[in-house]
Amino acid sequence: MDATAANLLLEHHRRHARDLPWRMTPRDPYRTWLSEVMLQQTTVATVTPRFLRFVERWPTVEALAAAPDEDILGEWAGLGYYARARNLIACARAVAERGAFPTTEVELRKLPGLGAYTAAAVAAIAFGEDAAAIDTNVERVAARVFAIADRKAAGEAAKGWFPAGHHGEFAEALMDLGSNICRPKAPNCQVCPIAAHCRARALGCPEAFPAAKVKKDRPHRYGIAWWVRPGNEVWLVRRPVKGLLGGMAALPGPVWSEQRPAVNPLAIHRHGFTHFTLDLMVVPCAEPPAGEGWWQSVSDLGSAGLPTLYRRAIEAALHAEREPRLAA
DNA sequence: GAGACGTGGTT
DNA sequence: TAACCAAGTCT
Repeated sequence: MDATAANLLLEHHRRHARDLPWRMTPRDPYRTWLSEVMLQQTTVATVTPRFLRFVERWPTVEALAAAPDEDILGEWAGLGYYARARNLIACARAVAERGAFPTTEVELRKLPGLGAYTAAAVAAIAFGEDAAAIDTNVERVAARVFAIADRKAAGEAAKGWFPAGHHGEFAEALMDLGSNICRPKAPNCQVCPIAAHCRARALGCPEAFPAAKVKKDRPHRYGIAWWVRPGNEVWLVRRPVKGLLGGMAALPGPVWSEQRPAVNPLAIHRHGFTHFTLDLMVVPCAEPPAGEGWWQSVSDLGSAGLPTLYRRAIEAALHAEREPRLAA
C-alpha cells in the first residue's frame, strides 16, 4: 500500500485525535498497559470512567501489585471477561518483582494477559518500537482499503502499511478511524481522509468487507441462586477461580444446567452471555449452604464487587420483595 | 483452531 | 426484540 494514504491518515489523526485519559505525554507504560487490557473487547465509553477510578486508586504498577486480589477484582466488577482481571493481578506482580515493564514486544508478550495485539500496542505506544498492533479495527480498515474479504489476511496486509518510526501513533489513528468513521455498519466515507485510496469504496460496497462472521446459535441454560437474607443481610460466596465469572463475588447456588429446575423463585433474571443465555432463578432459602461465604449488608451491596449478572439478579429479588404481585 | 469467556450500546 | 459487535487472550 502506498505511503500516501498512511500519511493522510496520520495527518488526519494529528488534527482530530480524541483526548482520552490514557493518552498522556509522555506515555506511561503502566497506564498504556492498563488501558489496553481494559479496552480488550470493551468500548471506550465503558472503559473511561473505570480507568480513571483504577489509576486514582492505584497510581503505579507497584501499588496495584501490592493490593489484595479481592480489591482489584471488585474494582473490575461489571467490566466482564474476568480472566483479564486475574491476569492483570499476575502481570502487575510479575512487573513489580522484576522492577519495571519489559520494553520490547517479545518480552511483553511473555506477561500474563498480553497477547499478540496488546504486546505490540504497549511496545509501540509506550516504548516507540516498530511493532504493528493488529486489532479488529485495523483488520476492518485494511479489509476495506485493500478489498480483502478475509479478516486475518487483511490484518497481515496491514502490517506493511505501518510507517517506520510511527507504529504507535498509526495504530491509534487506525483505531480512531475504525471506531468513528470506518465503522462496522454505515461507514461514514464522506469524511474519511483515505476514501480516495479505498478499494472497497471504489467497488461501491465498503460494508461488504470484511466478510461476515459465521453466527453460532446460543443455547439456553437455567440456574438457581439461593436467596439467604435474614434481617438486612444477604449471604454471598466467591466463585471458583477458573471458569465463568472466576473469582468473583456471587449468590450461592448449584452448577447451571440445560433443564429448568422445579423451584418456586422469588425472581427470575434473564442474562445474556457470549455463548449462552441464562435464566437465573432467585430462590429463598433459610440457611446458608455449606462452604465459605460472608454476610453482605443489603444497604452496602455496591462494595461487594458483584459482576453484573448477580447485581441485576439481586436487584430483581429486592424489587420482588417490595412488590410481591409483580414477581415472575 | 475453535470455543470459552461479559457486558452494554446500536440497529 | 434479537442480532451484531467491541482496542483479545487462553486453552
